[in-house]
Amino acid sequence: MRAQKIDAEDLGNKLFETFSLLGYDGASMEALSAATGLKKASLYHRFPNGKKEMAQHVLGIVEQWIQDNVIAVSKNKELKPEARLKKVIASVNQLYHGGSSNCVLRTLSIGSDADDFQEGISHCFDLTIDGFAHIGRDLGLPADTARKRAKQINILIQGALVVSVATREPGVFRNVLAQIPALLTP
Amino acid sequence: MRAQKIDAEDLGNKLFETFSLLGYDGASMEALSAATGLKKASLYHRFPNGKKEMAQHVLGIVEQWIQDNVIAVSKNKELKPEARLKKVIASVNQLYHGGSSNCVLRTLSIGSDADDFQEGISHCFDLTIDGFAHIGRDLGLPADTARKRAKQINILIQGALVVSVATREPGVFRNVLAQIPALLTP
DNA sequence: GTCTATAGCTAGATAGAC
DNA sequence: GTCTATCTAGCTATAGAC
Repeated sequence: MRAQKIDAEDLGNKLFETFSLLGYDGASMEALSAATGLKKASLYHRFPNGKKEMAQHVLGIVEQWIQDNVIAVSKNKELKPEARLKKVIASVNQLYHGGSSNCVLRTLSIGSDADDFQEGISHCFDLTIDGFAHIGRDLGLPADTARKRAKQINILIQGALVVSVATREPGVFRNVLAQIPALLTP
Repeated sequence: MRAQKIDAEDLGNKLFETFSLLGYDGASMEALSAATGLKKASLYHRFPNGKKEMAQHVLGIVEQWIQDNVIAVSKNKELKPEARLKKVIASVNQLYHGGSSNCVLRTLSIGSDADDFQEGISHCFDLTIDGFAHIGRDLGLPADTARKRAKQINILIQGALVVSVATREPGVFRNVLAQIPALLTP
C-alpha cells in the first residue's frame, strides 16, 4: 500500500476524459478536481499554469497515443498492412468507446482559449493522416491517392463522432470505421 | 429613425454567431450581451429562462434555416434536381462562411447542459439528411441508397467543419462540398 | 505533494428606475 | 423594453499549514 498519490498516467487520463466530455470552458477546476481526486491546489502544484497547461498536457498525451497506436503500428513490418490497419481501427474504436465519447481534439478547438491549442490539434490531425496514408501506400495505393484517402478518413472519423455522440447513435461511428478498409484498398 | 430597438431576427443571428464561435459554456452572458448590444437584463427580458432559452431559440433558428434552405429547396419542382442540389450546397457554404465558422449544432452538443439540446440537434441532423436524400431520389437513386448517401454527406460536412475550423484550412470544407454531387449521382 | 482556507473576480440571474 | 445596480454562487488562482 504505497498511499494514494495518484499516478501521473492516471491523472492525465482523467484530465483527458474530463476535457473530452465537457470541453475546455465546461471543464471547471472543480470538475477536474472531482474527476482526478486531487484538490484544486494540488492540481496547481502539478500544473503551475493552471487549466491551459492541463489542456496542453492532454494534447501531449493524445499525440503520444497517436505515435504509439497509429504511426508505430502503421510502420510495423512484422504485420501485413491489412493487419496493421485492423489494429489501428480497433484502437481508434476503443479510444472513443465505440462512438460514445467525444474527441478531445474537437472539444478543445472551441472556446475562448481555442487559439492556444490550434497548433497541437493540427499536429495530431496531421499525424493521424500520416499513419493512414502509410498503410494505404503499403496496401498498394499511389502516394498521392493514399494521402487523399487518409485525409478523407480523418474527416469521416471526426464527422461520425460528432453525429454519433450528439444523437446518441454509436452505430454511426462504427459504420464509418467499417468503411475504412475499402477506402484504402486499391 | 425608429430608435435602436434591436430586431428579433438580428438578435437571433447574433446569438447564433456567438454560440457557434464560443460554444455553450464559453458564451457567457457578458459575451452574448456584447455581441447583441443588449444589456444582460434586457436579454433576460426577452429570454426569461436565460442562456438555456437563448440556445434553444438558436436551435429553432437553425431548424427553420434547414426547412427553408434545404427541405423546401429539395422539393422545389420548378428546378431540376441538379440545380436544387447546387443551390443547397451554395447555402451550406454560405452558412459556414466557406469553412471558417463552426456548426452551432456541434458547439451546443458539448458541455454541462448538452442533454437539454440533444433532441433539437438530432432533429436538425435528421432534417438535413431528409433534404439530401430527397434530392438523391429525384436524381435517380434508389430510396435506401439515397438515404445512405445523405447520411454520409451529413457526416462529411460535420467532419470537414471540425477539421477546417480547427486547422484553419477552409479548403478542407470546400473540397468536401465539391464531392457531394458525385455522392448523389447514380 | 496534498491539503484547508480564502482572496479576487466573473458567472448567471434579479430588482426596480425610467 | 432597456437600463443601472446588485445579489449570490461559482470561477481561477494563491497562501500557507502539514
